[in-house]
Amino acid sequence: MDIQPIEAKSLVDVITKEIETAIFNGTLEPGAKVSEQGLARQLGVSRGPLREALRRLEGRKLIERTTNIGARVAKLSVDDLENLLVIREALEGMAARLAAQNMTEKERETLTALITAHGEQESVRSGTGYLQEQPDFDFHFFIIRAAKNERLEAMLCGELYDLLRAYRYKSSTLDGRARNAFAEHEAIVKALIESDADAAEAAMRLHLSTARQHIVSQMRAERI
Amino acid sequence: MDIQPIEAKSLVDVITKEIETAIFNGTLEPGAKVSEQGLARQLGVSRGPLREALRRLEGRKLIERTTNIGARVAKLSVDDLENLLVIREALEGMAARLAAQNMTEKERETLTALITAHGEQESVRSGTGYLQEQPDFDFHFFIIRAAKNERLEAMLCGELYDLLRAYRYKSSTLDGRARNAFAEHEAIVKALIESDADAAEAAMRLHLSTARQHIVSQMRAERI
DNA sequence: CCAATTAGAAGTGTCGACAGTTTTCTTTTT
DNA sequence: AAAAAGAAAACTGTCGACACTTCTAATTGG
Repeated sequence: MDIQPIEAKSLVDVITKEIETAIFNGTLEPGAKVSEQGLARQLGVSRGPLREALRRLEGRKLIERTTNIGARVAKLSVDDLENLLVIREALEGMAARLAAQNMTEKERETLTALITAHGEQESVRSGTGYLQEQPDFDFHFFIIRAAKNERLEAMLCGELYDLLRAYRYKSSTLDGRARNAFAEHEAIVKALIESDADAAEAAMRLHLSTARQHIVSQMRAERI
Repeated sequence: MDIQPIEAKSLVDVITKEIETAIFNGTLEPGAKVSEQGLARQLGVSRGPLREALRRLEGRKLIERTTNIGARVAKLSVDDLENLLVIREALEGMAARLAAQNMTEKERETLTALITAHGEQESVRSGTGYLQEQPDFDFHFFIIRAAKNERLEAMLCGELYDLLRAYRYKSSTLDGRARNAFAEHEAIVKALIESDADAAEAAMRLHLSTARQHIVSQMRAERI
């Protein structure tokens, strides 16, 4: 395990994390009002650091704030979700392209091992099951990291996935779509191994576009 | 002119804007330390709202902050600029694609008028001149807005352009590349008018990719 | 009984003060 | 004279208090 230098953590950092996770696990629902006094008392801190944490999250668009009125958890409509997923498509498609160009030989090997492991899962082979969430994330994150563009990585793994997580939607790979999703993953890997940038971007886009359509139609059906 | 509802502005909003412009016009250079006490005294405000403004900018990655040490204006290397321009390529390419699909008839007319006006500039026709900055921005912003994806618009017109502006680089369209840049614009418009999404995205990507290469090589040459 | 008005309560905006940490500079030791 | 140790200055982190705005609800007038 890597040894990491100890960093001094300020209260603001702790509070930020606390609010983040509250948003991601649904304790703080989208659109819910966040009372400074209430939350400060609840967390046992004063309003100062709490306000700073809220400001930071405001900059990240997870919190919306109206002067003299207060802070709310960002309201996320299905339309907005769709917009975000389209953005993800563009960015992760580009990530796949860059990965095809910049991947190291070792990374290609690791990726092959990763996809082989997935393929051996019984649930995937039978087609009745689902791709588990963590392996699916691993797959996408791995490619993003292989693109060797730190900004892009920060945007996708940080901001964008944070926002998307706030929606708490069921990933469409968790929904009987596993066999198709796996085939799509295989196509992406094939293009990456062959260093075919165009094909890699196209395959990733197709994969995410399909997932997007499933997610959106499913959510629209749920929330009528 | 549109009538807009008056919004209460808090000190934090004012301070944020103040720091933003200081970064964009170079008063606060990238990497420069920002002293809370100093800036607070200079602006005639207390440290509280100033800290909140810094936190917000931290969330937007314009300010970097280390606990107990202080805040710095984000350091922007040429590599990082290149990374950002690649991201812009992906996003604005997608914007062009969406614009081709979602543009209204009226928008198509406006766009045609816009490009015709550019073409009649003597400086462009002779090829010796340059595309002025504002019209160039107008062109790009117009397409982004026509994509009808608010998130994408916010990202490109807001966050990303903010960050890019912090670099204060000379847009490559300002540098004798006007004739080529104009031809590239024309290709984009043609695809948009014909509702050819693939062509629109490809043309926009090509345009931005060429610009990126010019900008980066120019900056590397300047900063040896 | 309903609508408008107006105190009261609750909440956000801003500030100054104090505690703890980092930096700087002086002093001491080798 | 250079390096290490220690003291002082400067800065950031956190807090509680007060001013002002918004929301609530009781009161008054139609």
